[in-house]
Amino acid sequence: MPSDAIRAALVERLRISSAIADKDVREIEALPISVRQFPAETAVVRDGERATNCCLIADGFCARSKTIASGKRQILSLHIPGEIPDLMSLFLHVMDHDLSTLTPATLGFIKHDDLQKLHRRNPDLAEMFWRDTLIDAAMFREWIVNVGQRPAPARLAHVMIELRERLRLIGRVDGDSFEMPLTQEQVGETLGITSVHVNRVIKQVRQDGIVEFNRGRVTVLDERKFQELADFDVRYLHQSPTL
DNA sequence: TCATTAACTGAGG
DNA sequence: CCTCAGTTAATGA
Repeated sequence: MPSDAIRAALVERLRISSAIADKDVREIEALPISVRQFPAETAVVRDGERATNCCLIADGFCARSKTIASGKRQILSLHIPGEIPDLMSLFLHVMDHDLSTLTPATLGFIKHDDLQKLHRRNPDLAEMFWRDTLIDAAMFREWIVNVGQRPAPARLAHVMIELRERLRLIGRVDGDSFEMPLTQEQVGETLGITSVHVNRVIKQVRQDGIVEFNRGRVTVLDERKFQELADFDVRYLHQSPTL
């Protein structure tokens, strides 16, 4: 994938969450980006490492996670094309968590130096990246509530709907279905339950005629029941900059 | 390798 | 007694 297409993915997403001016688009288009391919389940930046680049997802799915002493991994967030999952490393240089691919992925790397300079000469773009980071924090708050308080079926449904609403912004929802290319093991690490239990929960919601999860794809069977189960309020994603 | 299911266990309401 | 969820193990795709 050419790096132009990668920049386009970023611009496209920023355009939706924060009205972006043409001159700012040109600034982003001028950023040097080096592109690399990664296999599935590969660390991009590890906990404790000093980051010198930010990583823009061009294609594929990534996750941020932390691993505890026993070896168990908690997935903290899922990331889709057009996002910069480690934007925080621009100011917090030493990583406090891992960033890994979930699927094979194409990633673009932007030097901290270049992003810093961009921030300094263009406050509008700096504000946009700041806004992005605040939304990231809002998603973490919702994630804590989800994993800490909701019953497992609601937890699953909530993560699914959040992913769907984010995929919708980049035009990757196809009618009543969308990609969620995670194994049941990875879903378990996302929800804080075992993969065996993930399987039971998936079976349950399928039998209840709510949602189907098959080979990395979610298909909604009953939108009303799905929303009700998930207890989902789209507000925390702050998708519309004007409201 | 990943998904599925059963059987058993225990916590907690 | 019921629901939820972890463990273990067997089996299938």
